[in-house]
Amino acid sequence: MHYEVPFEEPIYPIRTAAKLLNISVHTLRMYEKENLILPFKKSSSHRLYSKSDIERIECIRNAINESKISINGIKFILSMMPCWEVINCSQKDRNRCNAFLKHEDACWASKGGDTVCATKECRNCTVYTNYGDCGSIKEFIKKLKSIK
Amino acid sequence: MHYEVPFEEPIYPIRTAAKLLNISVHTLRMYEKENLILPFKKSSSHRLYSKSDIERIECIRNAINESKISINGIKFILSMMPCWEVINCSQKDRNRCNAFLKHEDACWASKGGDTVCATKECRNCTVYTNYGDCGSIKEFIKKLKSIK
DNA sequence: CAAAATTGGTATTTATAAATATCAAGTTTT
DNA sequence: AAAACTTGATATTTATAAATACCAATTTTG
Repeated sequence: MHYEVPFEEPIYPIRTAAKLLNISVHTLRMYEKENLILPFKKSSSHRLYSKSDIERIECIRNAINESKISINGIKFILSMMPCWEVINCSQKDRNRCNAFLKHEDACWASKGGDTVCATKECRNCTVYTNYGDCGSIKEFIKKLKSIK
Repeated sequence: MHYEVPFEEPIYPIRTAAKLLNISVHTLRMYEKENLILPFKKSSSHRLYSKSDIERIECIRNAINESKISINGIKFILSMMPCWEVINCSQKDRNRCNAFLKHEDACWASKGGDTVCATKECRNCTVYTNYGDCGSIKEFIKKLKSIK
């Protein structure tokens, strides 16, 4: 009987992840530096990637190579995600959180130091796990409504 | 006494607009082909640009050159604008309009042929005039609410 | 403890998006 | 009716984003 590794469990070291994705190790680090991904870090600061991470990075590659959206474009798109409506944070928090106020980075890269998110592990947040590809963000926006 | 030319009035031929923006005539046509802009067309199919158009194009240039967002990135961002909430179109219209269903082009480039927008002049629509730069789109999204 | 892998950094290469140049044909203007 | 400008289209150039290669230092693994 086999043990199926959970989708979200970080298991692949960077070299393995790079091989699975057919890209260089450095490219993976670059995506991280650009705040497109948030791999698991062991105490030693070594990275580990889950199957979910691999899938996410495939989306990113597709956006870059097929859709021809630049990395800065992707960052902007990620920054448009209304994370505040997902976690339903307070008005006070919104007004001191760059994820709400700016449009340069995804929330996990620009959250305020004094909000409900401050102590959260973004890697496990639904905003990060569910809205990593550009298409899903528009789908979320479609469910929002104007207030009359 | 001077007559002040209205902000939205198309007055500059393409060569003048290019000079004002310090770019080539061809670049202006390219932006149009990519559906980033919608200049006024005379009966002869000659283009005319308003001051508002010039300002809009300056925003585009800034996104490309300063923010390093690719044209395809800008197109995607424009496609995220919830135009359906601005004009408050019917559910029926939404479900046959690419502006709602897809995420490749701005609404004025992908509207359905059988919707309330079909006969509208997009150049005069508030969606086009008010949400031409990427930042204003996030501002609009911030005013939307989840429905419980 | 030795071999293998990862770390962060810089320097270089490559691929291609964005812009320019050039063209004949058509339009506008005076 | 001639001069100036626009049209769309293709072919070319340029600028640079994205990816690769290489490095010494550190960490992990068996």
